[in-house]
Amino acid sequence: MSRADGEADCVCSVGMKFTWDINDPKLPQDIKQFDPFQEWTDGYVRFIYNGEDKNAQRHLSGWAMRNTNNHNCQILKKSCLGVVVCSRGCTLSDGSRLQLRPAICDKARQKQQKKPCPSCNASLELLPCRGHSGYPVTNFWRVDGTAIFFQAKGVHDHPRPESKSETEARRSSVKRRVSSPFTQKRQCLGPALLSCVEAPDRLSFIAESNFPLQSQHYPSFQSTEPYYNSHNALGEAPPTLQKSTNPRLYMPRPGCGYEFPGYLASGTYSAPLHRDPAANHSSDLCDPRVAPVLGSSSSSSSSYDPQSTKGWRDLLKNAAPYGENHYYTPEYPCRYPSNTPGSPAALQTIITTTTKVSYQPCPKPPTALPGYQSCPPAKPQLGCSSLPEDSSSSYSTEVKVTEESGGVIKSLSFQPDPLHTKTERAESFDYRCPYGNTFRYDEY
DNA sequence: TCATGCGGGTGGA
DNA sequence: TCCACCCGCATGA
Repeated sequence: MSRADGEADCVCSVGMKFTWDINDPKLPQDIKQFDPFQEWTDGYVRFIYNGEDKNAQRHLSGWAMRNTNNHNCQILKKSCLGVVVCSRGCTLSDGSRLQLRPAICDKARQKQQKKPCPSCNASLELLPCRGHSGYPVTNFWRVDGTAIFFQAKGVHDHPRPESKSETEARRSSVKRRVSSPFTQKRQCLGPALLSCVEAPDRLSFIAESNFPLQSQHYPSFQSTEPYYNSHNALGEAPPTLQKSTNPRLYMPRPGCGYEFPGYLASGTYSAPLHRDPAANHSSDLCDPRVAPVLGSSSSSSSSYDPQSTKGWRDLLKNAAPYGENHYYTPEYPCRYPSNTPGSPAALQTIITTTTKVSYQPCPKPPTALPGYQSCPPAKPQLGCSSLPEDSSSSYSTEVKVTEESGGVIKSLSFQPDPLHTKTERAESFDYRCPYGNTFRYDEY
């Protein structure tokens, strides 16, 4: 946290130090240093993980990512499913919300959505991810040599769901409770706890501060990589808790990436993160801080239809001198749910890159590689051991489920992001254009 | 039961 | 050709 002052040209990850794309026929080989595993990647980021990293081998993500067939056996592609929320957006007494992790399995997800909101019995709604030019955020995994290359494209425009580890922990907790003789006497432990609900196994209990206030935490970068902490560098305190009456308007904070010069420039992302649809956001949506690259992009971005690929490509071509096929856009997703009246769904501000790199249809990866098919079973390394040193900056809601005997049998900390409670942001990045040239963002 | 990965296939751009 | 997405299947926890 305290580093990076004056390190304006730093990059935030090992993966960002190199100029590569997941589709490159040849990936960087001389990897001497690996990135620590990032559970909550967000933005157009790249990481290079150690091939022995169990989490990387399992292609773990905090987001609910499902496998997407890209007809490339070398590159595993996953797309984000979004988050399941209450269709009413009900708010609990403490302002917390339900943000369930969508089931990865299609059938399970359909089943999941048929369940009522455990809080208000309203229907559940899947808030799809459209953070990548109107499409779900995609993650790419590729094993090459001893490294596992990770590339993410898109910025999640929805709250974080319950993490996989939390889901698993809760499930095991529920199982234990179900098998417990005290199952019938669950206790409600405080106003925010929803243990007295019908479907506790599907309950994600996330404080309101969860999404907007989450911030990526890259503890290892502090010691291994130059890394810029925009907040600290600017002497800013972490974003304060913001209350909102609508849980479904989110201006997500980008991850450690090079995709948000606007955010990078602003030094903080706290202001536009969580919005009330009733309010007039036009100015915020077109906030020049979000789109400094294009300068007067407000009009462009505000009229931009994220579904119109041609539109944003043209926009980018005009705006970004980065190459024929390298698009750089201030478009950034601030999604209005479809059922929000008058929702300007098209108002997005995304900075996205599209690389057009041809790659040869690959033969099967050599068996020597830590291949995708043979991931050794391992317990997810949740990184909980590396909790932020400043616990005061994390907003957590601890849920303790107790047996009647009074013994705590399970303590689930629905901490939005135990690893990422501090805001850190790369102030510099480089990215390889499809044609081999590189541009950098050093000044943000 | 569900997560995960693979692969065939379709449709749009 | 690329991409998103659907589907079924297999495997393992």
